[in-house]
Amino acid sequence: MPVAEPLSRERVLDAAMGIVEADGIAALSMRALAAQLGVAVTAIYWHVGNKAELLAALVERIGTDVGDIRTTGRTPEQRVASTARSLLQSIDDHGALVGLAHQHGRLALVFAPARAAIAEAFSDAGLRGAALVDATNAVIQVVAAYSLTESVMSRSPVQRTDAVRLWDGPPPIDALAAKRLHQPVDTERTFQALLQAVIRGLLR
Amino acid sequence: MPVAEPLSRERVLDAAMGIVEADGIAALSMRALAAQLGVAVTAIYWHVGNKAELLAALVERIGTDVGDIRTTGRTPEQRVASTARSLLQSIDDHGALVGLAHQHGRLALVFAPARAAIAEAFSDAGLRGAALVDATNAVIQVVAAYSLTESVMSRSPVQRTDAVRLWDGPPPIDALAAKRLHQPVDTERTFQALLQAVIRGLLR
DNA sequence: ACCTGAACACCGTTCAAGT
DNA sequence: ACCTGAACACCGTTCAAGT
Repeated sequence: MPVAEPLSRERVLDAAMGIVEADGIAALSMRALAAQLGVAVTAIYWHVGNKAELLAALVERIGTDVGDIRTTGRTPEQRVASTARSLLQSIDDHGALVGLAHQHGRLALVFAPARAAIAEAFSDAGLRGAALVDATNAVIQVVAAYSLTESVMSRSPVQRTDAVRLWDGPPPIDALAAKRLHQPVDTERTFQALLQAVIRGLLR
Repeated sequence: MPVAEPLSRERVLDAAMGIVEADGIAALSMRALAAQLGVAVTAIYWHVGNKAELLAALVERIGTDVGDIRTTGRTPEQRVASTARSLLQSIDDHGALVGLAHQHGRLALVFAPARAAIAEAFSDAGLRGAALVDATNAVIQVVAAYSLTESVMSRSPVQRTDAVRLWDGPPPIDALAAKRLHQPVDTERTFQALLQAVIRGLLR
């Protein structure tokens, strides 16, 4: 039988990452972590300080895991859109970890590779200086919007999709639009529409 | 001296709302709530069931509080932009409560009044049907992006604004843009740029 | 240097008991 | 119908004690 591997900061973080990915952040308690590692709860404190430091260390690990992005397409427009979609997919695949990064104000870490790729694409499209920066940050903001509302929301325990009444009397807009506005938002469609509008608007 | 008012669901929710607004969601424990009300912890359970139901009830209250929006401006473009900014201000003023609504998947409740106002403005601009719905949802998505990244983020305990390296070698974009991209994002500026780009892109 | 066990001050929740 | 107090199973964290 194998000799028991000694406890280390690496092993603690690996186990913590495993619990978060498997059962969510709520399942990550110091006691559960200790049980997983077959060790006394207090042993963990020697390696990672306390729970806040443990979470912070986990967040710093996320960048490399989640930031793995693919950029495709011939035109700059296509490359911006494909990068945004790739980032969104990656965020979706690592929901709990991204939520953790969000809570620690470290979303920039997750978005960095995509930011670089999008800046390059906009540069290819002829944007320079402040206009390039604004365009890049705007697209990232759009992806953040979608990932933080839709994907994070759909992972939350409670799910409420019933619509909210928008007008008391007859809607002051056309009937078809009014009907659709009262149905649940098709977030995927909205994301596509928003992304296209932003890219169009940013490239004049 | 006044006779002690009997405990009621209303009084429990009022006290809970007070704690959340004063000290944040983390400060809202059943025991703290009981202490605030001068009552045994278990008395609360008779009126609100449990903590999950209490939070859900709080979220349903938020709509009316946060959704109070002002729309100004002559042109439809101005009215869309002013509504978005007014919503953003309101979200900023009720950070903890909006965070609560977010966790319960009930952001739609908070956004409803602004959604109606924006739909009217876009309708005035000539949009109809699916295009009107897409435009309305897209603008709401933008406000959600900004409020959930910037305002909610800036309220989180940990604050990290140091930049993340985007390229290992020389940046493949112009020097000014590269320098700016490595500085902390001016989220207010990005919000304005994004909002303008979206409105432009959506109105052809 | 690394790990354990007891202890402390917190949680949310249940339940029998009171009025 | 409404409220209390004791109790249970959880938390994160500290600290003296072991090797």
